Amino acid sequence: MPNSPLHDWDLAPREAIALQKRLAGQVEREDRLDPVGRIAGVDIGFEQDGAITRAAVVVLAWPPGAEGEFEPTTLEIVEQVVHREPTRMPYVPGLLSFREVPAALAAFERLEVRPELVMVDGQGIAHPRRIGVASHLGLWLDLPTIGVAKSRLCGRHREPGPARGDWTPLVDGPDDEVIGAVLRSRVKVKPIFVSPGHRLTLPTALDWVIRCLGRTKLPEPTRLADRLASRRGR
DNA sequence: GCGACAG
DNA sequence: ATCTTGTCGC
Repeated sequence: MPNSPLHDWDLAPREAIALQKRLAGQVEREDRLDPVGRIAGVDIGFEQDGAITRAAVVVLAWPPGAEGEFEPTTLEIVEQVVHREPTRMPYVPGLLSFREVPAALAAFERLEVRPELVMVDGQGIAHPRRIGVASHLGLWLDLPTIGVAKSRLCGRHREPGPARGDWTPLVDGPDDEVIGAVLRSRVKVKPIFVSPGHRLTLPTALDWVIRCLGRTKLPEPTRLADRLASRRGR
């Protein structure tokens, strides 16, 4: 226990926040990605009243076999991993990464292939201290990451247009800093919140999310990881 | 003091 | 996040 390699994740809120402030300065907001051949989706689910954490990672091949507008129908699954472990931290708004990243890292360690891009279920820099779970994970994996959340954590925004692909900027702070985008990924459905995680800009993040949209609200990477982590998927 | 609050 | 039946629509 005292020698657990992930011991440094078990922090009191006080220390966790201090760590986030230090790490936030290491999050890269410029594009720095290698040619994309594989895209991974990550999500965490729970079992037994939250006692067990399930981390799921799904790796898809890019480009898809038959790419159509908003329909990458042939995004082939290259590999998928599910890792289970005891839950170590409770959910605290703003400190989600300390609860989910350890399990996600363990799942990645079991992966045989390495993706060039990762989509995470949660916020990237659209976070009070600009380091949401997607940014934190990207920092640890040293990979470009994108935050794809189903709801807002912080920031202000106007309602995006009704058409698929319409989006409005998510801004925060007294200076209206742009921290993400509110994207209408499907007609007549609540928009999703896209934000850069690590090593890429908002335009690039939006571009990839839109390119990975199928007929559902969530882009294929996180949609498939969602299924796996939630137990549903086959 | 009063809301808001990823998963 | 998770607990859950039916129901509307392509």
